[in-house]
Amino acid sequence: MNYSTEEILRIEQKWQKHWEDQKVFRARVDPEKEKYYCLEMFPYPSGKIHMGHVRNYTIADVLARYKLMRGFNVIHPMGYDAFGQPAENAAIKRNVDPGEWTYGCIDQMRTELKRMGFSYDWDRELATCDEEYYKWNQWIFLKMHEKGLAYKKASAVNWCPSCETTLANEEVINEQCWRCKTEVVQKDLDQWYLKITEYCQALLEDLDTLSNWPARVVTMQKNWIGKSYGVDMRFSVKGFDEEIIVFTTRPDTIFGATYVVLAPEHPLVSRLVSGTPQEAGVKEFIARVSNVSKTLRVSGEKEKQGMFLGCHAINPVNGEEVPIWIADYVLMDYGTGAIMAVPTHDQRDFLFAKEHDLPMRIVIQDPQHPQQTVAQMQEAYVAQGQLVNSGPFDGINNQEAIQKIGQWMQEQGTGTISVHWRLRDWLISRQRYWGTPIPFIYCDACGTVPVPEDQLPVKLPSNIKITGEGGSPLNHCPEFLNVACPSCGKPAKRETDTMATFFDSSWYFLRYCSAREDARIFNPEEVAYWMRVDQYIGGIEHAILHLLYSRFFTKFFKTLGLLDFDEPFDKLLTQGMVLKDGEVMSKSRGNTVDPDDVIARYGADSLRLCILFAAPPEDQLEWNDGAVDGSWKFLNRVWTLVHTRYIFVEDEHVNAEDLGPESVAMERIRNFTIKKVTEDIESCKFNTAISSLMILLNHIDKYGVDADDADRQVILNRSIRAMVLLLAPFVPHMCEELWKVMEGRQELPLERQALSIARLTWPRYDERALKQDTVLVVAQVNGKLRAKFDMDADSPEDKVKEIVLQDPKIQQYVAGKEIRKFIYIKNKLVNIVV
RNA sequence: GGGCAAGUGGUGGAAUGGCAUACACGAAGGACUUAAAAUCCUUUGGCCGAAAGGCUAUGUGGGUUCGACUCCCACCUUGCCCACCA
Repeated sequence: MNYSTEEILRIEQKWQKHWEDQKVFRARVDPEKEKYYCLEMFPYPSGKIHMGHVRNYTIADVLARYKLMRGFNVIHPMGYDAFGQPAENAAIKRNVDPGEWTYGCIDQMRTELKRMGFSYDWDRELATCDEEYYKWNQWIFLKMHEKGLAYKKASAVNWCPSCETTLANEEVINEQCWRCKTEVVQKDLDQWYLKITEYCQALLEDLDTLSNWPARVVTMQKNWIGKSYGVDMRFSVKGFDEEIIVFTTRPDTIFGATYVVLAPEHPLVSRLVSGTPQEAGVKEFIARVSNVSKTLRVSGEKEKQGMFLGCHAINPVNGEEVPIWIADYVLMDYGTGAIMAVPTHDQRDFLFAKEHDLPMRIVIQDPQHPQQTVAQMQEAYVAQGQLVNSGPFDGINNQEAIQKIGQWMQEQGTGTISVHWRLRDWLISRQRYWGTPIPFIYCDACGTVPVPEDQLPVKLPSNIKITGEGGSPLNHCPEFLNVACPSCGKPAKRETDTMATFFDSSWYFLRYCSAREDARIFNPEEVAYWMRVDQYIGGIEHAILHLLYSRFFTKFFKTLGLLDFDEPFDKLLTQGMVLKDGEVMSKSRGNTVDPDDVIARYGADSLRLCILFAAPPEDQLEWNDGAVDGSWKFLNRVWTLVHTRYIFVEDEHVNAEDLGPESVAMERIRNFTIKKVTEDIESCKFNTAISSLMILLNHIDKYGVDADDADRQVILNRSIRAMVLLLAPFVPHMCEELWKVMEGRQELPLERQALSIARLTWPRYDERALKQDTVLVVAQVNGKLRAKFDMDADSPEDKVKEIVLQDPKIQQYVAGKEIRKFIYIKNKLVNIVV
């Protein structure tokens, strides 16, 4: 009796077909039932699934199938994040149409997903490159424009010279393009932005409601949004009718501000140096700085560069004249683009002041070295202390001074208490073909005109020549480019920018709820029923961008009145990476293992089991080829068990206690396993759930049953049935087959047989059966384990003390010594301190 | 530089204040076999010992506790994320 490869593959295909034909996993709104929305991050359709997908989707599938057996109305959809650069790259390389290439990949991908036996409702499948999908991207964009959330702005943007496109800050990693690793440069362009900053406060505040998210994801988002409280201070410029507003979170140090620094791009700079001897040098400096990409400019390793502008500002609190500089370490797009420099209490200012020989003054005293002088300072003093040299504020604690000076300046009219955010508006324009066209038209007469809703979608033209050169291919496509102005009818030009693909993935979970709806973005009743997502599962790499954008869209839809909740995802699980030989498995490293090869040899069930058993879901997983073999061995044992030892017997009303201690123990282990597996799945500890099923199997194997012992066979059958049901979410194909085998042994008529094991009820356990009559109590002397005792459960302390102290082994250690303490933890442990 | 996570046998891992090393993988030995595969059985942290048993071990060093892999402090290493944010 062997669960052979041929048999595995035949059985897996058979059940996959059955699930599909019978639509076992089709989800329909049912107000009578509690719903469960299980969602995994949809894949980019590269064609082949990799081990990361297998892990992600297997975790989700266990939860979806488990919840189904628990009686929930489960929605478990799948789709494809199908726009993006790889399709264009493929087009360039192989001279194919990106659309054809993508849909080809999707077909392949779907086959691979089906081969894994995932419980998707395929009727809800979608691809973001479907017209029916991206039409609604355009619709959302128009709504955002209506509400003032989509706007165009000329700005210096990160530009990848190789891809010839702009990149969001988030797509620039270590000064390089996140995809092609080319060095990013700065370029001035007219670009579309989404005003995500409008939702800063809500995006920050509502993080506190996400108690079922990993704390670190919440922290990362908090830091990314980056709220800081401070004061906008007004420095007037000597000899000019100008003011410099600086933002600081440290108003307590204002009396130590010995110079002011503007960002090189600050609009005031050119006015201040115009016609002065400094002008030429400053212009040259700015040109030099602006050529350097932003990320390189702010990378801490580089020496801070700057220039004196030749003029002075007035410190508003003491009237002191301080020099005005420009420097590359001050950024135009944070705060006000200008800072007051307090070199004694800010490390960046300290280094810059040392380098350029600028004045310093201590205004916060270190309580440890109260007499320290500027000359003695090796670095800025950034810790707490008492204010000195600070006029009326001398002597007070600097924490207190932050409040007081802010208040005081506000009263004096020299400053305003303010809040600044780190989060920037979201640059959405891409100079690419394979994305959602931004639905706008440029007319010489009417300006920038939105495409009317009834003309959506603005379709992507097909049969486009993609060369990878000369910017967006849409610029070279007259049929697309030339259009009549919707407003005046005169010849006009279409916007050729497409949307960043993060737009597409910011709302797909809503579309799944009514994926075939064509008159509306979604059906509000269905969304009201299915949303929010109960469990979202995906990689940690999306902790900031995708999750933040999805939260933003949800809040925007609520503003539109389309939704009545604030947050899209209740629980979030971020699964760990799959490693091979200690490194992340990736194509570029060439250390991938193809899931297909594993399936061809062992089947999907073994692969699923193996990847769940190898590590807890959040941890990194070190791939080990041998481990699949171990999973298969276990399945093979279960297979053999059912075939050789499941003999149906009628009477189930058998009491284990009448059959002796072995049967009682068998029943206890069965009940305990049900409890343990249930709790472990609920808390996503699949590895220990599986190990307890292995323990159950080991016990079943040892529980002997004679050929004619029908009563013990009843006990055995209970365990075998529990085993198959508990295992079903993990290894669905084999369990379906085994259930059929068991129904066959019972000779159940066809109409009473289960449609699918996934539609059966999850086993229940009996708390009473978990009780043990005797328990193992271990005895320690001075914390060291010395003896073990079998005791009646819940024995009183006196009795335990008597037994333990009489034991010769214990006597060996306590005889003749004073017993100072006797600690008894019921049913567990005794510790004698001598 | 900052933040977060992790560090336990040959390997993946288990135990979240109470028997450290569950469950597997691997390895060794045995049974079955002409033989091999598969399967089954036994052993398997280290050291000492013939055995009984003892000692020792959860990155390092301290601390709290009757008792610490678990809690606290400091440090080391690795990984991930952020990084001139005023």
